[in-house]
Amino acid sequence: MILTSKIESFVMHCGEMGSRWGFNRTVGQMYGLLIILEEPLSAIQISEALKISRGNVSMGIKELQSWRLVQVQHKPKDRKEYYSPAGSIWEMATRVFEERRKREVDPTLSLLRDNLLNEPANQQEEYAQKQMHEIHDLLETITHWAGELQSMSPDNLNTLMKLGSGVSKILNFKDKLIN
Amino acid sequence: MILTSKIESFVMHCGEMGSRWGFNRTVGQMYGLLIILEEPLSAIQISEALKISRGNVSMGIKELQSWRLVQVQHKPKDRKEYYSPAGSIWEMATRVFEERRKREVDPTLSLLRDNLLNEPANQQEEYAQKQMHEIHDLLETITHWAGELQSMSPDNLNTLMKLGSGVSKILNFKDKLIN
DNA sequence: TTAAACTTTCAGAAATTACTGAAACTTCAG
DNA sequence: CTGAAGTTTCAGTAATTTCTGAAAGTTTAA
Repeated sequence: MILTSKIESFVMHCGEMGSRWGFNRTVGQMYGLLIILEEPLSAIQISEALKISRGNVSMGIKELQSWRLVQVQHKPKDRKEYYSPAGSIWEMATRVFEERRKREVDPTLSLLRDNLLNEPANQQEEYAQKQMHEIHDLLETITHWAGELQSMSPDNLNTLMKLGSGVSKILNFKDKLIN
Repeated sequence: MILTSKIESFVMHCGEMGSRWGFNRTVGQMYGLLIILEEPLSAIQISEALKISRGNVSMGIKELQSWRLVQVQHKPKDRKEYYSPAGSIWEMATRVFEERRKREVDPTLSLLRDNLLNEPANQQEEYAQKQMHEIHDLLETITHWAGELQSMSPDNLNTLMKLGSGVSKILNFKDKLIN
């Protein structure tokens, strides 16, 4: 598994971005590799292509599976497992979104809900509750919207966008219609 | 600056989530503290409330400023700087979004654009380009959409949402109108 | 000017996170 | 069964990130 320089640069970039996208360098590289190469790869091929240990590949695959980003395949007469990306590019994006929402937003929403249950005990807590309430509502709105967007196909999304108007114009438009 | 347990739990939570939101634990705590308390705090107050070093506060503030999330104030007869969150909760959210886009998406877009400039040299690179192209277009669409949403006020967003229809319905609606 | 009051910087220490490689485990063909 | 071909686990090490505290820098009142 030798990488051409163009492909290598993509894979290394995925590594550098990895931590920003929510996983670590080698997991990022592994995912980049699987996306960019057409054929599924075995663990040993991954470890050789990226020059990382076999154990690390195993942990990385586990991580990618927890994000529902890779799938396992088998070849006839071959006991090895072969890995390839799960789903289309759009599905990948929605999965990363969804998983990140679970990790970055959901715990906060739940904490806020808990805290909003009991009454503020003093002036300071009253303000605190007000803020928490606002954050809570905003996160719920965003979560809801993200769900809406994810349920659309990228084609629909593009169509809507290319109407050239922007969401706000559509909103105004709808408002007028109602009045 | 003594924190009630409710406020403390919020602040500590912000710390734990900090790294997932793009900064580190103490920066998360600092920001949580500034959001949840009504009055602006001085660096020394922050360092005492969170039990972290003065130097760490200074670096954290710098970090928060690079995200455009805090603002500095002065009190009469007092040379200290007092810090408070910059803008409304909604503005905070859009800033975090925007900054993260800059860090997480823009570099990738630029790499993809570069790679897409030169022709694929073989079968393998052809597939690679196809994939890169798809990722590129998707990221552009998402970026564009994020911009649209950010340009809306949360009120508008809520209104739109509460029409109970969802984006896809609006799309259909507009489609019908056009035909 | 001076010096007090404050802020920033940064080298090194501490804490956290990621990686390796060897051992344990699993599966399956013969 | 047995052992070859594979996968997973995890203790220890390496790499990275974060934090401290002391020193250097800045600002301003007198």
